Amino acid sequence: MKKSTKDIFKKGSYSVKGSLWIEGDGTRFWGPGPVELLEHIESTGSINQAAKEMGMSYKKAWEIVSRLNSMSKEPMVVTATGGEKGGGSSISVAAKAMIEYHHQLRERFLQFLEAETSSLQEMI
Amino acid sequence: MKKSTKDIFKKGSYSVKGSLWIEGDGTRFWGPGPVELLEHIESTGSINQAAKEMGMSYKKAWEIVSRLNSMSKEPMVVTATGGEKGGGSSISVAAKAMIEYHHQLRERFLQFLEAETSSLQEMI
DNA sequence: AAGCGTTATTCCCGTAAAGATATAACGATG
DNA sequence: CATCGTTATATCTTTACGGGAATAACGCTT
Repeated sequence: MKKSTKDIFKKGSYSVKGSLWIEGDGTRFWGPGPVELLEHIESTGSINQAAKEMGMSYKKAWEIVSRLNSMSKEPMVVTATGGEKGGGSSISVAAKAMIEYHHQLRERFLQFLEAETSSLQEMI
Repeated sequence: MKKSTKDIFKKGSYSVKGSLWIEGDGTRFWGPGPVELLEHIESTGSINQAAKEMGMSYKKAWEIVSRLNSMSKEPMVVTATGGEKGGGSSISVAAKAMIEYHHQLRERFLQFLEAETSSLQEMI
């Protein structure tokens, strides 16, 4: 009798997981992290506050924004220094479109993972 | 007019990428790395040589093997110390079944990524 | 009994990634 | 023109991870 996954796992608590991103020039640049950051920037109007809400250092947040802007045709985040409230940031229309696209992509990916997980569960 | 991905990317050299693994008890344990390692162990009969062929340290290879064995119902790699050639390792029938399953899973995942990439290309 | 190549395990070190800190520039407001 | 909170950037520290060396055990061969 041929071995199957039935004979392999200890319990039934296994699942297929994964991560997804968009790559350009060999480097990741769109992924769950950036998307979430952009959404926080949109709601707070500030890279600084967005970073704080996510428990992320400002430096890292800024690096993400910088990479996002430099790898896109038009800026995803438009920033302003000085001014009434000391400055601030907002996300572009293109960024909103990208967020929307990424959510849909992620949804399809989650369906893929769930389907694979349940077919794995059947085998166990 | 609503913005689309057409307006976002610099060039057309973007692609959807990702990684996939099987998780148990919250920790990854099956993935491309372990699979490749097992295949090398199978062909060389030695954890040591397998690690060398993959440019990986013996320590890391051993850690992978150890985690693989401890998280599975039955051992994936059966090892022997001492003996004619100083010892050696071979992979179990269950390991072969798991390799086969993982290859198929990976194939389906690659198809998913390619489909998403080409539909992304259409938008750019 | 000595030699061999492997498994098994521990310990130290170098590097790379991330975090924390510091500081300058900015521009509206009062 | 001083104040304020933010962006922008450099620098230093800390942490995490993997590599490499070192060592022991093992069991067949000679």
